Amino acid sequence: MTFNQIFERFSSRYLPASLSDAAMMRFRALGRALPVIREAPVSLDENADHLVYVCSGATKLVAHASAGRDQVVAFHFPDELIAVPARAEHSYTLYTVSPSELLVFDYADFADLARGEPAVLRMLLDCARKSLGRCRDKSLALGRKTAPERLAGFLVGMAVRIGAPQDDITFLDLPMSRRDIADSLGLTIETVSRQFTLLREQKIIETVGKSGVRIRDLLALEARAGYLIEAA
Amino acid sequence: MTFNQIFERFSSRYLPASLSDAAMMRFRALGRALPVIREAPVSLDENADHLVYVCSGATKLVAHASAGRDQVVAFHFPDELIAVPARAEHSYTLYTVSPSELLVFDYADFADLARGEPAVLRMLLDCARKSLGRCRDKSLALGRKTAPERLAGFLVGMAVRIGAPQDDITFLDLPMSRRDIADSLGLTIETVSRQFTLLREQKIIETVGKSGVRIRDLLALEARAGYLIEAA
DNA sequence: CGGCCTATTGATTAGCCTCAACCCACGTGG
DNA sequence: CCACGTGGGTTGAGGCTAATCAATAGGCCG
Repeated sequence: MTFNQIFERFSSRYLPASLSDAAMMRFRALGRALPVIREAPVSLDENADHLVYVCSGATKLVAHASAGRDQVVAFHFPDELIAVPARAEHSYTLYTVSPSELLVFDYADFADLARGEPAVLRMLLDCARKSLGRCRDKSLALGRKTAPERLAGFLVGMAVRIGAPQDDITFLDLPMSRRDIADSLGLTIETVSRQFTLLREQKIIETVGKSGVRIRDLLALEARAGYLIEAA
Repeated sequence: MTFNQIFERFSSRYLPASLSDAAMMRFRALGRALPVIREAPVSLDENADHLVYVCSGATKLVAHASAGRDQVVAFHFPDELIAVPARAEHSYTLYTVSPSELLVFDYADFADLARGEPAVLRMLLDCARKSLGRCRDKSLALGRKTAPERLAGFLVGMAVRIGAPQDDITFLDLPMSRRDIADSLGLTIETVSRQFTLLREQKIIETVGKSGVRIRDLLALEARAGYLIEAA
């Protein structure tokens, strides 16, 4: 895919139609296309914040702690926009999880340019707030939920984001490895694997190869996810 | 403190000086002062997002899971601005942790009004991004760090935010209870208490009554917090 | 001074991690 | 074409951290 095609997708999704051609050109000048890569860290300058548009593929944002411990802070799928922070007291790295086409901006430059375009600022704000909401939900899961609840919640979330409904079954093709899932849920790969087995034994899901999951009973998954039940 | 005084503080900190009087009045019209309350939930309409300015006191934003499990998503101290989300798949509640004076806005109304004021939008964006950064750090701690690391990281963070340096010692007056700390760190009160005891035994901190902490060795705390050490 | 709530300390348990073996799909080269 | 190697995933046994259950101590109020 050419840079122009990628930018076109990005702008039609995230830039207002009302934007002048001149302004559009200025945003375009800030973008840099990153080619398809297989499961690799995305090389970004660690001293600056970045804005990354996922055109195709999938990525994970990973936070690093001492002793080689990693925490996947978020996964991203096609047509999503991510803010990647510069190195701070914890350092963060963006990785592709499957072959991907990315569009990268320097965050500060982009935001400065958006100063003259309230609709773009508003879009950045909505984007940050959506990430914040997801991150808060993740904090709740990591701090207070059990392993079965975490995996159930993960699968429900993936079903919403990348699930393919077929009849009353939802099919998932998970692009990330068991290790990625474990690092996202704050568990080990063994625990994740055991939870998959339990869900399989209870006929709630079926697994197809390494990455396929057929969700047979989405309601059962939701019931397991530990969401607060509203008293009627 | 009167509404006018509270709004004045808020506007001098968060609204640009360049704002016209008319615009200022419109923002002011959206605000609602909430009086001093002792350790209580802040009553907000659960169906809308809110923007809350903490003028004095301290608050906690709590996410609720099933079975009465709570996770403190963030603490807030004077002069901070918070986005409180509406009820979603997890519900959130803002609580005061000590007597507080709050200024409350409807988020949608505020953001709509900010449409005409890029500087205000930019401020909201910076605010959301700061919260997101803190939340990501918290996810790392909850997912991958041990109990000693979590408490050390918590104390370092509090030292930065509300610590009073005295000579080479930092004094902390923690407004929140052990339960709040436990709910913030994804631990139990007993574990938090044991970790305080360990830090005391190792002469890294001293505790003064229930809420006072004297940090004698901030470097030792930082070393315990599990931050990624940069290879030179 | 007595009651009450929070914090601390102690003993035991449970859930997840660690370590280890095994399985399976896939790719490679003999 | 099949033996082999490799890397991810699954399964099993035992250990460890933090939770749970229970009791005591300490501030803070009347």
